[in-house]
Amino acid sequence: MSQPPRDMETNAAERPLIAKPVASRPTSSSFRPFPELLSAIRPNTNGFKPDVCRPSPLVVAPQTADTSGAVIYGAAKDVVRFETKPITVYKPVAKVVSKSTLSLLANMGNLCVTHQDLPPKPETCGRNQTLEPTILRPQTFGSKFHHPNPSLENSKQSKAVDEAEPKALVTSPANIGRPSYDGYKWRKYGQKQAKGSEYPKSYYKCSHPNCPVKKMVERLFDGQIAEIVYKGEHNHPKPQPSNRGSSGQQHGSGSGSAQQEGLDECALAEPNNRLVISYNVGSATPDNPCRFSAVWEDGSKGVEAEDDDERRNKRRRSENPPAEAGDGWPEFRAVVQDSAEPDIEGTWIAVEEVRTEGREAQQPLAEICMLQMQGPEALR
DNA sequence: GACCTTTGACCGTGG
DNA sequence: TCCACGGTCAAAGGT
Ligand SMILES: [Zn+2]
Repeated sequence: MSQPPRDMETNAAERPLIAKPVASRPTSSSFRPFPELLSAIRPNTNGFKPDVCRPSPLVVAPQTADTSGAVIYGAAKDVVRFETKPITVYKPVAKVVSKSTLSLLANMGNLCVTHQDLPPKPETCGRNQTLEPTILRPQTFGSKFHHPNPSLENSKQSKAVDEAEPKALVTSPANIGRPSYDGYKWRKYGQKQAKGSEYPKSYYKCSHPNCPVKKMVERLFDGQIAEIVYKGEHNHPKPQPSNRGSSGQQHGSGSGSAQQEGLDECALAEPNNRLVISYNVGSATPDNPCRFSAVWEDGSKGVEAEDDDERRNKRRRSENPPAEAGDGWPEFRAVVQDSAEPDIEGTWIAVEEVRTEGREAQQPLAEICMLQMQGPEALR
């Protein structure tokens, strides 16, 4: 039989997207304030991985949101007229906790955690430190893992990132061994060990007949999803989960209302509780303002942020007052910040743990960062 | 039997 | 042209 064209890149529907539908805990060493994330990518947009950032103009536009937590580029039809290939960068940071958070978590129960001693906290990540695409890369875990191949250990990629190694890794058991919970059915069609990376990369196709959507999933050794790249748009509605809890549909089970409202949702698993984070950063429109909320699944605390002017284009920082204390779960607050770069539009939301006992400045408990930027050509 | 994952081989692309 | 690499195919086996 004649095979379909192997290269589906010509499919106009395919638009690369990096997304990560799980909440994350940035480390002190890996955490980079939003302006630094911007500055890191700003001078070298060509430095992105070629498979996710082609040298084509990107669009700064609202996007549709898969209600699962993976932001799907799709119906920016109102705005997308001047571009060829829109790319959305949704930057994850791996699931890592600071040492202080680690001890906190350790006190809470049987969290699956490994850790090493923390290095002195870097002052900041200098903008000329490295132009490695930290925006796109998952973090590596340095000497925690022994590279079977010494040459791999010396590879540029690992060396560049090992310097700022996180030291603790939190496993989210709900994510292990699953492609991700985005509501669609996927069939795995390949796996590769990416050169210079410890992470295996898995390739999935949407199982729906004639649906061209693919996704590439990079995992960490412990099975956590480090990065997801979606290609294409589904030409069918999301299949209804047959029954609850059976096969990967437990994502976002904390609140069905968020998905009904068209919010993306992800959760940060803790022992005996989950921090459910809902947001529509990537899909906000003037009619649907940027919203964000994070609540513990047991309802103990919550924090919300809403931006009623999606067209804001200059730096804005807003902090919500910390949630009430008293039930043993960390208090947190939301910090929202926008890009001030003219050709990079982005929103960064961090959930910061509120420390009250004079501890050092906390790192975000979780962060969500969406960057949309003009492509290299547009920058000239 | 349907559908999935695994895995080695194959192919296209780019340096 | 050669080679490394990423992405895909497809057979085999598992659930
Ligand atoms: Zn599909």
